[in-house]
Amino acid sequence: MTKEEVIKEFRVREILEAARRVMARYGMQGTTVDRVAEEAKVAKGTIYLYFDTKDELVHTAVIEGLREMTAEVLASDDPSMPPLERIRRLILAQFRILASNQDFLKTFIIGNSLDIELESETGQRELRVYAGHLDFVASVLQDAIDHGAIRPIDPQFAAFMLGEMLTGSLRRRLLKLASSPLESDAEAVVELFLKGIAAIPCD
Amino acid sequence: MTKEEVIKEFRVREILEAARRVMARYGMQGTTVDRVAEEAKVAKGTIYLYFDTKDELVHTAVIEGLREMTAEVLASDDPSMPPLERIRRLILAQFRILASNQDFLKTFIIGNSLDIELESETGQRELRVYAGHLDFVASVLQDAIDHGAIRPIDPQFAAFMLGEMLTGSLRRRLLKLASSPLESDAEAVVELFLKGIAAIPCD
DNA sequence: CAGTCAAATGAACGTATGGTCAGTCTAGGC
DNA sequence: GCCTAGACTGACCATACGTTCATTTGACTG
Repeated sequence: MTKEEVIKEFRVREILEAARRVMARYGMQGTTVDRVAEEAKVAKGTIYLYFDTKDELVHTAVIEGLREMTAEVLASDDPSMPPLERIRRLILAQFRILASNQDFLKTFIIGNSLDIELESETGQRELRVYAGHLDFVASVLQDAIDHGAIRPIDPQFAAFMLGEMLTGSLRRRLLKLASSPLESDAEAVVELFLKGIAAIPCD
Repeated sequence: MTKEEVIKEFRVREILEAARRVMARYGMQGTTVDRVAEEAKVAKGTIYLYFDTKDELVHTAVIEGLREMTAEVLASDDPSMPPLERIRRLILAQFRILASNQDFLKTFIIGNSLDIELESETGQRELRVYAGHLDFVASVLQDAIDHGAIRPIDPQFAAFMLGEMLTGSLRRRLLKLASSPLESDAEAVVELFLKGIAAIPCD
């Protein structure tokens, strides 16, 4: 890699990190190119040397953040675990990682981002990253189904619902509708996802 | 009610309905006062005779929409049903009502709205309407717990999660990640919420 | 029919913000 | 020590959008 490429990559990373910090602080609406430039300690024009439009900048920042998080979930997986325990750990890991990125994801979780315009190229890219993550979770669920550890449910559907429950429980905190400690929320999601609200315990 | 008040109420309703149509078509971001005025077939200035700011207009439109929907859910409830069947119908009703307001809620469901600024007065009002709805759902769940029909779970938590699952399954459709018919989605949510993914059927 | 007045209008204004570009700075080659 | 390429800057531009207000409209009154 040439020196120019190193510098370029450094700048890009620097700007993207600044963008994520601004998004965390001001939300999607309040994220302006001026603010990102100030946060990154570069001139506004500099940003346009590395990104064509604000849209590209913002979506790239989101995508990178998503990618890091999904990679972290993937890394925490241990396929040698018993299926149910594997699922439990998967849920807890997702919860932990989402919670620790709460600042950045606030805008995302509370609802303001993901204004995915399905038509736009950048929107499609965002969606594809998330879909990839869902595929992984679904594959873990499918594995559990194959082992008879859980009932035969559509794994893609269940994976998506699990994601909604996870972001939902964080959203609930952000809306100040919950005050329970984080850990108990995570366990509650595990419980609900695994056993539902049915009366008869299914252990 | 005086004639002036009738006219005023008519105008307000007209403008709010136009606002909801615009929100459905262009999303929260793309909803401008100009567009609402055009849709309502009034001049831009007229809108400011009935609403102080754009923010008030938009949030009022959302709140009214929410209120209508929650009222509809409430009306469909039949407390004399057996608890489990009551919950099942509650879920199906919510799903049906959400789905039929999909256009208006698209922006909401897909994530772009609810940029609830917890500090703002209007944001608080929006949240309170939703919280009221959650209270109702939670009370139905509490009733089921009292009858021993479901296990003793935090009803507020479960109610919120159920809401997330419902909007989530619609979001999944909007993101084109699902192609199954609407009804089967609704039943799948009922299944998952009631029984989780556990292997042993808990009927 | 003239007068009155509130409702409605839409041109105009201020501001915020995405995007541009002529000019400055600096590292590296000669 | 000068020169050049290109990274960087930030003042500037264009536009979109929320908000205002002087003017017009039209329904009602006497």
